[in-house]
Amino acid sequence: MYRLLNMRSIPENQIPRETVDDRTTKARIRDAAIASIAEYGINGTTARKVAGAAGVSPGLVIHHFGSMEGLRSACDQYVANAIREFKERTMTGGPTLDVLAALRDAPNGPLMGYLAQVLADDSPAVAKLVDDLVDDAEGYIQQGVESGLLKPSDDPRGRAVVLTVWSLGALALHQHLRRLLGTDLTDPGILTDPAAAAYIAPVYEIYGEGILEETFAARARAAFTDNEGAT
Amino acid sequence: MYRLLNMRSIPENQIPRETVDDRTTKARIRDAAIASIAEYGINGTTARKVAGAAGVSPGLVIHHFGSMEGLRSACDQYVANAIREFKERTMTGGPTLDVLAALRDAPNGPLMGYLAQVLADDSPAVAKLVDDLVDDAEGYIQQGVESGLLKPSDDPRGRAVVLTVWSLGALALHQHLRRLLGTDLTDPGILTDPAAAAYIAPVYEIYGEGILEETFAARARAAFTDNEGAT
DNA sequence: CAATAATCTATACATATGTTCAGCCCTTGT
DNA sequence: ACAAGGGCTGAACATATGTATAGATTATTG
Repeated sequence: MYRLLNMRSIPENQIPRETVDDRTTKARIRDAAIASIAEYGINGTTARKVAGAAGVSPGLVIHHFGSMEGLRSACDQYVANAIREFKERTMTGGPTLDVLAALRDAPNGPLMGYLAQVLADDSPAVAKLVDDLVDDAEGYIQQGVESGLLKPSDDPRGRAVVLTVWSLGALALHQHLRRLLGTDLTDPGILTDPAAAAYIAPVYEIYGEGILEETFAARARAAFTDNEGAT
Repeated sequence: MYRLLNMRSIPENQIPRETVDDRTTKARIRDAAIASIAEYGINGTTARKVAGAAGVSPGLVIHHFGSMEGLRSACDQYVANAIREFKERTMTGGPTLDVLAALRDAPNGPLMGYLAQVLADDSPAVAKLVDDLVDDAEGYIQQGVESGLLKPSDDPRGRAVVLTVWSLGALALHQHLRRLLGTDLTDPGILTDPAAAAYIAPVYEIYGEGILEETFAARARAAFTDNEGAT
């Protein structure tokens, strides 16, 4: 019934690199798992649900990925690679400030939803991805500083970490943002969504001006460098 | 063995308000559940594990809370109330900018860890708590503006939402922050931890100065108000 | 075309988990 | 002291889930 075409001409078990042809049954199972995790979360995603969504038997997902943990790992790595490739492809034209600005118009369906779900409980692949995103952000921010767009920082690395974690944290808490502002960061077509302004406008206001008045900022900085806890 | 004292003189089933005496077996089960969720997550917390940690039988947790979902709901409400009470108690002395600054020195053990775990998958109680935290932040920020500490905003509500979600998102992604900066936001004694500066210093730098150079900020604002998508 | 190997299904098994239930024990009120 | 009622236990039940296995099916290869 669901056996339309079976490109077994490619013995994919012997292919070391993924991301070449990819639309075998194994890939369909992985895509179904990614979509399920993006929609129902990791714990709402069972072997039988994935099998049903992919139109295969439950045993086949184990046959292909060894275990559910293997499937999870494969999804993590696939999504991480997809995000990296997308960034490489779009980041060529000028630096952007945060991660979401780079991934916002990703047409890759549930990628953002998947990332939002797995950011909370860290797998090794997700940790690696976050580390890479921070590294990339640090590079792009440095470019921005050198080209006069961004202010220099006393702690470039720390600032890159904070900005990246803020962006990813907002993605992880997208349900709250959607409830509070009407902006859904996991929406693939968020670039053309006017509701995104409710989130982006305050973000750029903070990025542009900060929130502290100069006198208070100087005082807070002095209090911070000298001592702490002085009310 | 674990039945040291049993204050059954208080028929707690008929007491509408919790947070009065509280250290009955039911309270111990709830606390064990909160600690377990804070450490192992929601899905790593089973009825038997909670029962074992509380020193009771698995059936008793169901007897007291009806179901595991009831236990989860009770934990959500208890933590939300504890956070609200702690804020009320400490917020009297001057406004603070973000949520974490208010909750940072909460001595209530695994409260922050619990919040970090449940922020991702929203329950009604958590959604209500986040809404309240945003409302509080909006009020405190307004006080800060009126007293000259904080800059005014074109969108006070939106700015409060963004700042709150950023703070909570950083809490939800605390493992990444700990890996990247060595700062553990769920650590109860974070106020005295010098490693916290690795996170707080960049935060206050951004809060104080922003990150955009004035010329670029003005240009971005103009491009944003006029149009969008222009590179 | 036959052999072979891989894909895939259907079923079964083991385990974990939520939940229920019959009954014991202990405290409390009379 | 005695009855009573609820806290509490231990075991059992139903279900869901991950995983293994035997066999059927299908495509590829010599």
